[in-house]
Amino acid sequence: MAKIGVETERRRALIDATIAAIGERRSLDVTMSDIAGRAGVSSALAHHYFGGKGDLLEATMRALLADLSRDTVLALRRAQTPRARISAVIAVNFSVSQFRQETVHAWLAFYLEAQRSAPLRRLLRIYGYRLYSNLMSGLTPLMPRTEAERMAEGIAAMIDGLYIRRALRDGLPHPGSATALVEDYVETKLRQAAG
Amino acid sequence: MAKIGVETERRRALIDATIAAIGERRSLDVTMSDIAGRAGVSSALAHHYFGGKGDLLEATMRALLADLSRDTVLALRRAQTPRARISAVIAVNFSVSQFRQETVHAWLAFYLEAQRSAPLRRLLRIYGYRLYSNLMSGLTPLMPRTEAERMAEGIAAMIDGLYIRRALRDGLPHPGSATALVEDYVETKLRQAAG
Amino acid sequence: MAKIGVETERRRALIDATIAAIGERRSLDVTMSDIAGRAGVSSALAHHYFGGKGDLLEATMRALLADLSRDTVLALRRAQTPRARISAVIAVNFSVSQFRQETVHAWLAFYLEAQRSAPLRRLLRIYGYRLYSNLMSGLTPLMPRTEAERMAEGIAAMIDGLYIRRALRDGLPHPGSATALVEDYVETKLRQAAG
Amino acid sequence: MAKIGVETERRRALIDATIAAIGERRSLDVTMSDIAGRAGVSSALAHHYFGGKGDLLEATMRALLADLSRDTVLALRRAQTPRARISAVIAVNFSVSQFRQETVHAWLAFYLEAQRSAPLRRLLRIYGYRLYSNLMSGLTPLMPRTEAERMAEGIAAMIDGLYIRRALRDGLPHPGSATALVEDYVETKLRQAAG
DNA sequence: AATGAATGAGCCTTCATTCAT
DNA sequence: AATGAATGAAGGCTCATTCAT
Repeated sequence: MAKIGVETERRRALIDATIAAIGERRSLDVTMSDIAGRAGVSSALAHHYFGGKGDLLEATMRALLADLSRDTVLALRRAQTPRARISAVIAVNFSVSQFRQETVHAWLAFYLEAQRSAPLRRLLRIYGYRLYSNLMSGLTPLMPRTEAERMAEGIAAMIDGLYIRRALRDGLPHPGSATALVEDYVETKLRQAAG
Repeated sequence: MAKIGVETERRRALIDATIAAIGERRSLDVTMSDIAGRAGVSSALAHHYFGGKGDLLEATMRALLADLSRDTVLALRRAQTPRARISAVIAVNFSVSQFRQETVHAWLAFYLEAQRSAPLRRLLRIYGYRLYSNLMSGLTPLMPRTEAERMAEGIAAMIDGLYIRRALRDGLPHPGSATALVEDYVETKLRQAAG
Repeated sequence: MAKIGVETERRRALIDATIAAIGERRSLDVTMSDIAGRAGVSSALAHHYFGGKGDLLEATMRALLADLSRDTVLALRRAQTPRARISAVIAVNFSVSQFRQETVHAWLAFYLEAQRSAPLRRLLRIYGYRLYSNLMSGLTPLMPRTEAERMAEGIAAMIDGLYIRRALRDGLPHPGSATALVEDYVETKLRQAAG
Repeated sequence: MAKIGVETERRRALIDATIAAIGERRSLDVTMSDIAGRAGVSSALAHHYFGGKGDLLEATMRALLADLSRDTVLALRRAQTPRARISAVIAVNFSVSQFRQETVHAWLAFYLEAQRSAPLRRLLRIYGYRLYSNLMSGLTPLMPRTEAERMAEGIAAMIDGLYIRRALRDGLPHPGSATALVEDYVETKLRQAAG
């Protein structure tokens, strides 16, 4: 097994440390020293590898997105029907790895920061677009396009809203109940459309 | 008629300035000097009146909550039926004054900050509870309690989620489409419950 | 006697401290902390009053220029003949207050920095122009314009060169010998022109 | 023919890179990384070869001096009379290779740095002494020693002063006009001495 | 011979906060 | 009541330098 390069290793460690720091501090207002300390390196090294705080944050957001993306692709691959695709997307967003306090806090923090940072905003746009199109790929076979669009928007809003609530009330809602809530919304709407 | 005290006037000016500053900066990361400057006073005076930055932020959040609360009370007073009460609550959250970019940004910023500040967290709890119970007062007459609870949670999540989306995509969704989305959710569920 | 404002006082103290620091360190490579320390204040205050290091340096250069300008005006006022005007300009540049090690070092340091800082460059342009036109006001009555121009340039170059030599060799040349050298140049040229 | 050692090659490349960096940055305030990068090597290698930044700067100054020295020797060799020796020395200082912006900036930067670095100061002393004695070798046959000493000092000051002016005003004075100015000084004085 | 990895020290700058007036 | 003056603490960033490989 080839040993991964030291640089790759350090970059990953720094990104993980960033997520951890944000998760614990519950805000992007973390210091480079804190992050570097968690990664077991000097803050100078963090600058050496990433250039600056902004770049490190961007890389972290990118990593978060990549994780979500990977999980989503895997989940969709296992979905055999349009209906299953919808559930897959929902499930991924509330999966254990995505719905961890730490991750949820990081997402929200990035949501806010994106309002000021163009690069972050761009990244979140990508995320929004993917979520939307993944949902649409499951919805359009089941209902008229207009209806599907509205529903995709509703589902997305619900997911985001549940993230907020998750962040605010420590521990609640559980991944399970969150999933159930969104699934119920989907189910009701589908039955209505079918009826 | 008693002239309102200078102090009251200054406090209000400082709180307004805080909201404005947060709205423009799109984050709680505003300086006392900036806020004081907008209010036309020295930063020392802001400390004199509020004690510290945290206290000023808390007072501001409280003012935001009071505004929402007042609007909600007024709207509910005009609602004649349970169904109308639900719509009233939704409408208030997407009303022109509440769904302004500035206000939305402030809400989200406070959401995040609340994770670290116990006083802010307490205030947001109150907000959450009020939203929930107001919704419940409209829902319980129309469906079983368990169903109502779940729905209240769903509506609340959707509202929060739409706030996020509003903050991210400048201008969208419109108050109108946001309202329609949530109303559609309610309507569908009610019809299902009735059917 | 009106007490001068605290701000004016502090600004002056900081500028003096800057000259002292540059003079001792013999370079513009001085720290804000060092400067502030010499002035007996915190570095934060230096920023408060001047905005940043660049601004403080610019203000200092401006003060240096103002001193030179004031001395020059006074000396010229006492000069009764064109010839005396020339000597006055030379004398001022090698006067005790201008030819102090400290001041000379500062001038040279600013000369170099001006190559990179547009504001400083602008200030030095002013200095150069004044020196030139002051010399010309003494030279043109005594010789053809072309000759006068060349001589003004020669005198100016000699003055600058003597500053360098003064900076390099601690203590030498004395103000006296420097003056004598330039005066000799002037005298020789004048005699030639007359002859 | 022995291939020149890699080390010699690298050292020369680093010194050239240092001059280039100083010339471009117009100050000694260049980083080892910048220099090393220009030379196509790692900054660690620069340390390996020179020990530290100070040593590299010293070596660079030495190289500059060697260039000037070589040019001077060549020019003096072609001078047949004392008068020609004087002109040769002047000409070299304003020759194309010496009066390049880059080189002029480097000289001035080193002038200043020499005030803090003993080794650099020593090097500049050597330069000053050589310039002086070269001038004297041309002047003493033509006038009394005291007169010659003063003139050598005047010429040297003028040359230095013209370097400053060259550095400040991009492009001016031309080598030609600079030479003419100094030559005119010399000529006037010689005629006076002769007369 | 050459380099990437890593760091400690230092600097500029910002900001909430205090205090005398 | 209100402010200007002043600061301590902290953070981001840079850079010369060292060291193992």
